[in-house]
Amino acid sequence: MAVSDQVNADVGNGGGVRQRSRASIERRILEAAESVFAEAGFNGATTAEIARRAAIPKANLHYYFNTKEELYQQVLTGIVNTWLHTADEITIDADPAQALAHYITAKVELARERPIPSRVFANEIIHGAPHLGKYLGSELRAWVDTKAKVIRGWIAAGKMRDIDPKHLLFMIWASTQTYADFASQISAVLGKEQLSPQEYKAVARQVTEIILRGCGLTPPTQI
Amino acid sequence: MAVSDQVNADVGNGGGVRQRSRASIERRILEAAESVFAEAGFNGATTAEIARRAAIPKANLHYYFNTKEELYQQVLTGIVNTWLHTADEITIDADPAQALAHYITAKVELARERPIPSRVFANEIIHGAPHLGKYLGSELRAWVDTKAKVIRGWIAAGKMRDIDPKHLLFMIWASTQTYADFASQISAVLGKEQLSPQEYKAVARQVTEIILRGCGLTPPTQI
DNA sequence: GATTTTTCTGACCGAATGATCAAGTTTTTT
DNA sequence: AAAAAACTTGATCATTCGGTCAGAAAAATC
Repeated sequence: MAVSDQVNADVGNGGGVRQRSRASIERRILEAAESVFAEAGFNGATTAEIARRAAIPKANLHYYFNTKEELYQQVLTGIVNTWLHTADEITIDADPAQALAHYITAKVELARERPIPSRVFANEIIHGAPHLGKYLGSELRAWVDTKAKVIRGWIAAGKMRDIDPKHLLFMIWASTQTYADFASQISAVLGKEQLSPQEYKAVARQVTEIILRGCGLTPPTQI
Repeated sequence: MAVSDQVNADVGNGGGVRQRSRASIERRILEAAESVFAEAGFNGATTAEIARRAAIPKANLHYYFNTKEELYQQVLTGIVNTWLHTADEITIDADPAQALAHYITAKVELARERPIPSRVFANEIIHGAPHLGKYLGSELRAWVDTKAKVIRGWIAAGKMRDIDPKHLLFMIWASTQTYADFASQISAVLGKEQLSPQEYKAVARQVTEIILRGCGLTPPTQI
């Protein structure tokens, strides 16, 4: 976006073919980068391979993104923005069982539908988050503080057992994202290439049941 | 071990200074490799950095381990062997609540005491386990089948709720190992360099409580 | 249609990396 | 103490990687 703005700032065509094509090629590059970063990590990923998957010469890739670092940052930013609003239903007025069930279900569905960005993010965290800068300690931390306060409100209102909200969130993250991040292990152990949509639903149901009962809540009736 | 056998096969000194020093230097190299692989992944790790941390010239490292791949394999094998016997208490005759509580507690303690190998393993899995060969689909799969059968026995005996044993194991793995693999995220979100032993105990207690209650079990009284 | 701007690309470069090797030194064996 | 085996190491090599550059091609602007 920033690059696009800068380069096309003086083009007075009001978002014509030029800008559309630039946006589309940048999207193609970012998609290719996403998959390469997921498979090989930042260090293992090569700009040559990203260019190959985007079907452009490497020099052309460096025309759109100056450095590999810049490309990685954009991929990470995209992932993070996607994740920021996944728990909007966790509010003080919501029913805890319903809200948590929805959150867990949504997270499992995300693990099924978009496992690749999840892996890029997980890889970054495992290696100590060297490229995420202060994001974890500022924005994500504030997000968690907000949600934790909501859950503490539920507990104070006697709606659920007294548990540590933040570690509950960590447990939900772990239990759901494991189906994206560690998919290869799960596939191998279960002896199947990939889980069916039905199996993902069963996973969501079981994780929800265990977490909710663990919090002293009654899981909402399944449809 | 294989390298050591081969090189020292004809030395008839019955495990003297020579072999002791070889074992010790190999251990030092493996420890250095473990930390470098954990921080940078297989691709990002450099033999030069491993040699530096082991305080030997790079050429000498290649005397003990021919290739980086061989070094990585030994690190992975070591981790895997460490993990094989962590759930020995999960047997058909055991009390489910006690056995699962012990397993979860042991896993959290392992996450605290040995996070580095956990990260090497996690990194390998995230990238599709390209260096683990058939291990996941054979040995680990058989291990999970065995434990799943035990848990199904518990369920059949009416000792706990009817849940899918394998996905329960995945959930336990995820919820415990997240404290090793994603430590940087947890630290940043909680705003503390690292968790205290007391906090790890609280984590183990809460994860145990949620999982056990989720399985319709009563957590054993804490000491 | 000429000029300017943007996009594209093959060729290339310096740095880093995994691995090798030959020439040493030390230890063990005889 | 001579010979053999094991160990150490600086120097070096081929390859790969991220990134650059000059100039061609295409598109937009005048």
